[in-house]
Amino acid sequence: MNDATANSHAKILEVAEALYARRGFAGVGMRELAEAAGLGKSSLFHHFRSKVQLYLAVVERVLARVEERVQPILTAHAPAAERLDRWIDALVDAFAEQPASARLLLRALFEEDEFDAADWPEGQAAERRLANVLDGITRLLQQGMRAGEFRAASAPHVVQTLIGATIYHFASGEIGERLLGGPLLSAEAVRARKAEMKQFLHYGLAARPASSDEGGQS
Amino acid sequence: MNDATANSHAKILEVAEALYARRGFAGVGMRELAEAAGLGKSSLFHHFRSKVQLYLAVVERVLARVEERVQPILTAHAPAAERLDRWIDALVDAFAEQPASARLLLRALFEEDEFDAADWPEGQAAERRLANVLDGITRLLQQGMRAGEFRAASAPHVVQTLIGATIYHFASGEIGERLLGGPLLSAEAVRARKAEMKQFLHYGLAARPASSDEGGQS
DNA sequence: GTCTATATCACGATAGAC
DNA sequence: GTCTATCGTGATATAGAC
Repeated sequence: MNDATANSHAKILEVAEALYARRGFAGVGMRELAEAAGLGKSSLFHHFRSKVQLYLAVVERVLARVEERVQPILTAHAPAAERLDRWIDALVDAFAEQPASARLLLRALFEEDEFDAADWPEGQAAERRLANVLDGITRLLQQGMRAGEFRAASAPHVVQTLIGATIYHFASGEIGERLLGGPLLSAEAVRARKAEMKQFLHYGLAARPASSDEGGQS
Repeated sequence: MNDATANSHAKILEVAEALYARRGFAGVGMRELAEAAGLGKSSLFHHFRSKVQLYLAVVERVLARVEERVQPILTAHAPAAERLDRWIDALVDAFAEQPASARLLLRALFEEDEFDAADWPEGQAAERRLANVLDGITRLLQQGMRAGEFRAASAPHVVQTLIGATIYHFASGEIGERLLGGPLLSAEAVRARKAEMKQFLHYGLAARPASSDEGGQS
């Protein structure tokens, strides 16, 4: 693959990420996408055999960026609580620096039944990366619980909460900005979100002696 | 409006909710939708003037169900912590009993830029209901903080976390089921999610004396 | 590797019979 | 209130020149 081809690929993936994040798989046509990338529709089909393959390549690339940021933290020599803080920082950074990625990933979770991602190599790679990330953070939480750094809780449920709280926040757009009363992606807002999330988990997972009414359910 | 018309409306909204939740606004055609509802495409346009109006009517109906469940709790005579527990129970119940609604709402947050919801009465009603729900839970959290039941935190950030943790969980589908190792919507799984969320908030928001390292940021 | 031209099909929406 | 038929448009994808 020569430089010109590689550059076209990157450019296409870039504009496709932004468009798919805004209107989803079905909402973006190959014609519109080609024009936004600065070439003809047929040229697009030269680079990607089908719309599904292009879409999955975009998703895979986003997940690769996330995985690249968070996975190294898991094996650091540090207490689980400290690694968790750094993991949250890294995940937030990944979403904040590429504003389209949170929406794209959130949509991708649901659009998987418009086609079968397992039929395409890009889809298999994407699923593998997602599984790695989820598996890694689950193990980290379990390590912290076994070590007594965190209270006993369901690690998978905490992961669901952690992912939901992060990805929803950065995908929430106007709704989130109206609630917060300001921008979601400014440096200050990103810093604030990291601090709130880490503090919430610090309290929410802290090991402490049992009290009389803890875990009460209505 | 006679009974036949009302029944058609309800049936259409029902099948549209399921389809839009699965494939989104752009991914579902009026023809497919009409056939799923058991009538011809043109008959659909007799009940709803356009695809956008039908879609917004579906979203509005889902938000109405959520609002109906959670709003009465806000004004109950009970401590904020207890009302928060009941609010979480009600929100989870709303999503769990209508499995499509979490995905539909999550998608609706992003599909708002395929058209302008404010141009349609159904869209205005939906936005009003959403604002009511978010405003109500924000006030409840602020009441609890002022009363000293909760620690001082950013109420809007807690709302973002709470909404994200709930809606993402029930929209996560196969990903969530693989992580949890079981179904998401069984009575037992719903009960477990409620307990985990309430316990997490119980710890995460509990007022307590300041310790030396709380809120530490990396 | 990019283009024009085209094939085939589905889309949202409307007209008008019944 | 439901139907058939149709309009105009845009969808994904391919063929083949350059």
